[in-house]
Amino acid sequence: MSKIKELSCKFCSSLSCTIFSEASEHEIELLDGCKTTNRYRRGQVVFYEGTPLLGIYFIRSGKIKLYKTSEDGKQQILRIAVTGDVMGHSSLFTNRPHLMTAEVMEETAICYVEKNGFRDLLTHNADIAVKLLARLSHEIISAEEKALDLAYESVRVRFVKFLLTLKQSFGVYEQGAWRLEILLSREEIAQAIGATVETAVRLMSEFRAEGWISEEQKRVIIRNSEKLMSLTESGY
Amino acid sequence: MSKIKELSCKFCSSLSCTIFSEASEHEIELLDGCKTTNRYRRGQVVFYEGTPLLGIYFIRSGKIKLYKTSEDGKQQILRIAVTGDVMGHSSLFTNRPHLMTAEVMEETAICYVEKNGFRDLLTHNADIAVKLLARLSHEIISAEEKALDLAYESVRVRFVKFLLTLKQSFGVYEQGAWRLEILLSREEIAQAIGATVETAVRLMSEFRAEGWISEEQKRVIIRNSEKLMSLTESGY
DNA sequence: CGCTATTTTGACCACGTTCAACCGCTGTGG
DNA sequence: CCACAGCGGTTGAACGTGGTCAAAATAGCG
Repeated sequence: MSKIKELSCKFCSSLSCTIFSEASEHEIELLDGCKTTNRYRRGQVVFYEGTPLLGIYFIRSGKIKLYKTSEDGKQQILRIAVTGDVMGHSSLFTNRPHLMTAEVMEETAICYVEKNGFRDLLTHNADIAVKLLARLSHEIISAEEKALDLAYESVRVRFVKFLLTLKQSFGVYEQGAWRLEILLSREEIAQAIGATVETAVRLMSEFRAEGWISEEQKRVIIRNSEKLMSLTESGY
Repeated sequence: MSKIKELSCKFCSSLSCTIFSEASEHEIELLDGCKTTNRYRRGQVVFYEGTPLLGIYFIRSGKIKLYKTSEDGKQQILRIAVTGDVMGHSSLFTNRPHLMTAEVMEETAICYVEKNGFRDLLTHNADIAVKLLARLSHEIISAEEKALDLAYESVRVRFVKFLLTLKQSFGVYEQGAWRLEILLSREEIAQAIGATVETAVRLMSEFRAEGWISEEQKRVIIRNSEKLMSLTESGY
């Protein structure tokens, strides 16, 4: 990681999609005082599961996968954080170590705020606290949704749902198809849907053969998203 | 449900284990002004998944199962709420309907606070907001833990882990064994571990035969919790 | 160009589901 | 009073999804 030239949060291009979107001039100044900004490259780890939590991270740009590791070393990707997202907040108020590992997937710029500084900011500004509450709530919703899927849906359906959420976050529409602007290995796909690499490969092959999807320069193209949507309903 | 005699939160026996444990006299008075208390019996539903969220619920006593229902009607028990727990808070800040159903398992007393009243309370008292943030964080932790288990652990291990969390919440030690002070049908066990009734039955039978557990008046007794703990590690 | 990591395919196996039948208990109506 | 339906629990047998293991093809990289 490398430090980059500091810039007031006031001028940050991604301010509008953060929890500080409605913060006052004064609060922004406080934030400027305690933040540092860093750049990371693919493969670098921002923090490891189990290590003590020192502060909170705000993503300015890039893509970061957040995953948990089971006792026997298997990894489960919980979400892929992007611009405007927060990381490390779920442990901030529990005095517990980090509960997942954050690994950079694509050139990323992250702002870091030391935890006490952020806590001060919170206690003086309930609006930010409420914004954070909303973020946490959304995370709970999706975590529980994920649990429900893992319990009752087939791998196939989970795979389809994953493709569709990717479309929502990273989809670019061109020539009647959705190009997913994100680089994923088969292993990462497997870890995201809770399956083995082999089944991820098989699903990709099958869906490619059926013509629902295709691949160009290692990126997935969704060719028939209606079909995919119908697959999530029919169960099979 | 039936309304019960109102009592100031100041004198509530479960105040100490709620998010208001450190609230000021003044805040407690505000709370008194906007809360109503109700009693529910087994089988009654406090709120349904999908219905609009009107307020937030604080449990004074009793046991309530919170579950989500999949499209094809299967239910997944996410947690069992007890004294001091909050319900409905995860949707409070997202303007979304309830994302789960709350069904009473045992005679329960619940305090209800209308959402605007609660929001006001929050914005004027960051301490309460931070307490709530901590609760939400804990919920995220366990939801993600659950997802990891569902993805990579066998039903057997999930079953054992479930027994052990029950022991933590409802266990009473007597005569060298842990009596679980909670009434659960096989179906409820199945819904909690993400399995079918049949497998829940089979696991219960097997564990009974092995002597790890037993049953008395429809309640589970854990006879060998060390053995159970070792089972979670060995994987099988 | 060789070496390693990733992807792909095939064969086999097992865990857990599904389906079906049966038991014991409780409540209900003729 | 007994018959019978209904529900929760229990067990057995068969099936299928998805994991495991092994081996080959391909891509990436010094």
